[in-house]
Amino acid sequence: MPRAGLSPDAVVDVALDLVDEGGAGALTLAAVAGRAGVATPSLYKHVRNLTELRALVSIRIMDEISDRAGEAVLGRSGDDALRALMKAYRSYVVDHPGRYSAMMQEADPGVVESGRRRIEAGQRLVDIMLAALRAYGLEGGEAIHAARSLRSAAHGFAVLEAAGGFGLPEKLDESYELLIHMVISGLRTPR
Amino acid sequence: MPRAGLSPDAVVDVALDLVDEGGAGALTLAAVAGRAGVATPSLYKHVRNLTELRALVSIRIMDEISDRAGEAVLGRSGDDALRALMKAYRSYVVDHPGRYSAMMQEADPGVVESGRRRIEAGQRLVDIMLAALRAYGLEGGEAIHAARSLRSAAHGFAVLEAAGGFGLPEKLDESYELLIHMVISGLRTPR
DNA sequence: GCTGAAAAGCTAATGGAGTTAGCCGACCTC
DNA sequence: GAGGTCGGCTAACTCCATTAGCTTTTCAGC
Repeated sequence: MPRAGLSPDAVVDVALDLVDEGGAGALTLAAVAGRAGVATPSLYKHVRNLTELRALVSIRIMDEISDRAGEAVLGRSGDDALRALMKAYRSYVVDHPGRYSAMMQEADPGVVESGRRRIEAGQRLVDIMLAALRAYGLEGGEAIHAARSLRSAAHGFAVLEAAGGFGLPEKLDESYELLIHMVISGLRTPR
Repeated sequence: MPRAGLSPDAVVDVALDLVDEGGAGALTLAAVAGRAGVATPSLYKHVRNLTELRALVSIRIMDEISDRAGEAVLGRSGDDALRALMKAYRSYVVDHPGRYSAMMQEADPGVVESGRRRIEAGQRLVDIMLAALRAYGLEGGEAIHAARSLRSAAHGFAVLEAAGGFGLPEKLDESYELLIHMVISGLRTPR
């Protein structure tokens, strides 16, 4: 009986495939094991339990989003950077709606633990947002408020789109353009 | 053996209590039955299955949010109405974070059905938003884009807050004020 | 190359959740 | 008061996560 050659990363790879195909609900240990060609209990050699696997999946997804966002922002600043960041964010959801919904469900309050690595992954995205906001010259706390608002806008649209919460799929680009415009003009307009 | 006097509505009442106390993950048929003083299979006399119960819970929650939003908008218009609407929306999440997260998880793509009633509940909130936007004199499609953006902003902030996605709980009010400002100034500023 | 320990797999077994089938008593209507 | 419907129950099944304990592969070091 040759070994399957699994690893924590390989298990997450399989989990991502499942989530791509069937949404967050399709992620079960039994399904992962089946696809990996292994008996279910074998997964416990690589992952502590289902909760940890979900956390690892979320971390991977957040990292992927941060990668896209970071790349989009490179070489840009101001409105241009912000617009590119938000578009990159949404593009991830359009490409991988199942993954985005899987990242959601994990963020259930009550599952507060999940470790440092998870917080780091979120922080990285926040840092990218703060960098994109740098050109606006926000003072201390104002930058935090701006990053939170930016995140809320991008995330809110993403959740609704990933869940099919908008009626017609058409014209979603235009709706998103307005949302981007709101963020930018809100930063440009004094309160 | 006297009857428990259950009904679909009563089952949803119990489900909401569980969700208030333990988040979305606490909603199981076994828990509902236990709290209602009934054996688990008895619930199937009132509800088709767990999926339907989740849908009913989501509908109830959306209705509650719409009630608050509708009341907040009464007698107001323009920026005043928009601000009141967004604040009312967030106040629901602050009061019932568990309920809000329960509404989320149900919106998994793949569970597309859930029936007409669910769509109606969402439409009602959209109508309230459209009414609040009336004073801005938006033409046709523009109103839809505005409502979507408004919804994305409020929903995104709500999700993050309900999931504990923001670091410090302090100053969240200020962050939300900025988000409201973005929405309003985005509507006031020509593109 | 041999040996032995660690890593990675397996089977068996447990417990909890959802769901179905089929039974029976309570309640209401006539 | 009789009969039917409705709401509850128990028993049984499936699927899933998880644990325990065993076996086999792999590989480092002699």
